[in-house]
Amino acid sequence: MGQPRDIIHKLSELGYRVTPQRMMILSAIENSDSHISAEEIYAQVVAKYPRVNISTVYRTLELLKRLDLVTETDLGEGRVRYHPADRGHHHHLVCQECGAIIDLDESALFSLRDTLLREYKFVADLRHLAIFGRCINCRQ
Amino acid sequence: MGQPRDIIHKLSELGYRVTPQRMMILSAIENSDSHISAEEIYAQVVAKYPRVNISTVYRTLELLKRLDLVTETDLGEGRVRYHPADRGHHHHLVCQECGAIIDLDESALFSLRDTLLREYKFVADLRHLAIFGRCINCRQ
DNA sequence: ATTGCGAATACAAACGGTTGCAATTAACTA
DNA sequence: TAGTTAATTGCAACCGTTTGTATTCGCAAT
Repeated sequence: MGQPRDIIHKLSELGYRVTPQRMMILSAIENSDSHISAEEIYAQVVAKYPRVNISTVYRTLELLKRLDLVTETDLGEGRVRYHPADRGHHHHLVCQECGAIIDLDESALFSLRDTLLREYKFVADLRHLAIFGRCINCRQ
Repeated sequence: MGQPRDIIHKLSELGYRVTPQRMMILSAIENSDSHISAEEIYAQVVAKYPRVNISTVYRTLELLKRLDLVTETDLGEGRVRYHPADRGHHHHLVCQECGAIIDLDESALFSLRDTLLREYKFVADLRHLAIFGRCINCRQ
């Protein structure tokens, strides 16, 4: 995602407005050192700018997703998490027994992606996949 | 999922109660010829038994999932869909452009499952996967 | 048939997230 | 610098789903 500075530049370049809300949401995601939820972003932003609304957070996240600046991951917690897209695409193995989350390099899905392309002519978007199951500690 | 009769038997065998709500929810899923949503199940049940509540539908679906009698699929419509588990495990390729849904045989994911097991000792539960992307008609 | 008990229910409120719309405002023009 | 206008926002209502809780009810024992 680079520096917030770059992103702000990119936004206005593409004709999007640079609003204080967007800047604060951007820096909340940037400053998070792991995956952050919309609610957490909102809490951080509202502390400095109380009039902001949660729907603005969701709409901004929607925009940033569309521009490939953030990646969304559903880890099955009943809430989705976000992180800067340039921190690398990785996937998650989520243990349904103990809740452990194991990072999975995106290369693990390269052959699946190729198969889908070859056999189904389908361009799979595998940037934010969570696979559920049982980890080594939870199966006997 | 077999006959509703069998399932009802299985439920009471396992110590679960056989209630009219559960029977009606079961037959709604059974009679659907494709994937059915909780809302659609509810609509069908409420027509014959107006006092039933939507939360009962969700809790029953939760139970049936746990007992491996129904499978849940999230096709990204903002609502989850259900179908009898014994109708076969297949996956879906969902086109984010035109909304097309392409069925994908579960065998397409066998090699991924093996890789995860071998390299991560992770038993992946790949029964209800939706993969998003672009179909052949929507990419140039 | 009646009782007792715990499982299942209806109901209401809450959850995370989305949407329609009127008011605000960033960024262009003059 | 002020004026214009379409993008963006706040707000409120809504969506599908989940959860807490008091009440109901299936079912085994009497």
